[in-house]
Amino acid sequence: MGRYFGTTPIFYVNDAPHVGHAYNALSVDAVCRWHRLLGDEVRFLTGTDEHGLKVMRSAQEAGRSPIEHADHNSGRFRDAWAEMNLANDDFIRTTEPRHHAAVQAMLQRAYDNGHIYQATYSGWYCVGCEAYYAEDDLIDDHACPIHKRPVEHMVEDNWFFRLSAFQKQLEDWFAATPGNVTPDGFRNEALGILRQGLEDVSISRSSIDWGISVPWDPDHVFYVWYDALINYATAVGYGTDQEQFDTWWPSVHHFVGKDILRFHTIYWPAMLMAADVEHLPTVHVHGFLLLGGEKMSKTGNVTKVAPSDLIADFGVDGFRHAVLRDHPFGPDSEFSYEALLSRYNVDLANNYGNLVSRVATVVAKKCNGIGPAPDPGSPLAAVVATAFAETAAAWERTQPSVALEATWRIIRQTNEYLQEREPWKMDAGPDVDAVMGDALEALRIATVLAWPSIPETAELAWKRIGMPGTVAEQRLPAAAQWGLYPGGVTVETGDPLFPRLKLT
RNA sequence: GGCGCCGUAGCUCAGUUGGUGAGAGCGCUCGACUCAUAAUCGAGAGGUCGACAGUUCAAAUCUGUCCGGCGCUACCA
Repeated sequence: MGRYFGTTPIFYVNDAPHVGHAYNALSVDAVCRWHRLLGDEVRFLTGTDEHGLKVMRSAQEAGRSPIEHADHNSGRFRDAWAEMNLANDDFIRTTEPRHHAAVQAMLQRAYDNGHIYQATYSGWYCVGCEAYYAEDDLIDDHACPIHKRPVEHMVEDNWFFRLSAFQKQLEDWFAATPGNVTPDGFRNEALGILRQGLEDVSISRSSIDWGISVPWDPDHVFYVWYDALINYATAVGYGTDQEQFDTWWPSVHHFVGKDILRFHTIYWPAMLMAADVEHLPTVHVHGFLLLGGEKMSKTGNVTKVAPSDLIADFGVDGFRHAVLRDHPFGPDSEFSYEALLSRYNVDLANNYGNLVSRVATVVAKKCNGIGPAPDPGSPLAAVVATAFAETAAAWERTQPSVALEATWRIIRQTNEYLQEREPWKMDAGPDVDAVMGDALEALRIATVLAWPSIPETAELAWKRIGMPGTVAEQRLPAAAQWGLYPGGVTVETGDPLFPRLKLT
């Protein structure tokens, strides 16, 4: 029994929820659900990032105040995640008072420790963009690449975080903690960044006021990135509830896309060090979903694909399972409507759903609709034991696709087993009972293991096979023990759990 | 330029610390079955593991070079 605190990044409110976000959030949800099955105390956090110039500007365009705009757009994420059946325990918004308090507390601490200093920032500033550009990014003769207008050389006082001072400590952390960043490929990238040497970073802006003010210098607000990272700490009580923070922080796991690896594996740990926070996070990095396939390539970009459109076609669980099963956590992978459809039909309609149907029918015909108890010596028992071990190991390594593959082997093997025994040809009696009891037991266990990806349908199947209670309240590894299917319970037939779908 | 990732069957991908004749799913071909959502089961075809060289008794798995695809290099998962 342990504790697991899983986080998504907070999503920038200007974005509309898309499959890229969904993939990230679903991965956290599934891993957290796995930990819930293990009986761990779990906290799953997600939320929205709402400060910064871009939000301010798009609020203006929409004719709203920044907070009205943030309220509205944050709601889109909240709704999308509810529709995806994410079981998040909290939804944080960076505009909340608790977050302001935490940010100010953490950075004040870093300031008091001497890790933040004032310096002059100078650079090429585009008035149109209200942003600085590096010399290399400019076009023609010092012109903004977007507005094609000359930029101005500006000088501004800024607060800087002494990131460079943490080079050694970060190196030590990596050396002492082999699993701090996974998978290894991304850990190497983080090490590469470290090897190149760290420079101090500017963490405040005086040009805008839509942000969290610097406690010792109210004319400045913290730059959006540095306020954003702190959300993870805010949510478990940093600055407001030390006991809660101490309880959860040691078991924090961040799930992030590879584009923000630098912030989560270098900057953020350094900020924590600067504020004397003892425990550092574990970071799980994944790649991008690349848009492939006929139907969706028209939309051009994965950021244009809304989860709700796919849920409309495949159902929540269909979407959840296909996304989790098809995309190895780590590398970039192809995302296509065709692949989604294929995964849905194969795993859910043909294998899982159809197995539930055929078992229920045979039980109805040969066992009077009463599910018999399994055979303790069934050959399926060993199959299940192996599959469970592999499933558990894969979830532990944060590899949902591998875990689900292992779980589905139980389903495939049960189909094979039925085919081999042909209970539908037998006369009613002990022989049929033994076979069907085994099938029901395999189904029972597979249903528990599949719950992280198909939570809603798993509950339906659970009831179909006559199990009391819910899947959600099952506890592993006990629930994966062969032989717990009670027997003597009513098995119901019904409409297909996952109707087979055709390309439209 | 610097750092890093990737290139394994038609497709999408697995392949721990190098070691029985290289795998899965999908797709395809043939066959079986007909309880089930035209679902299921079996058999089969299909790969010089990007190229070249090297280390080794032994490499998809280590080293080097090259070719090809890509990411990061201060703010979109």
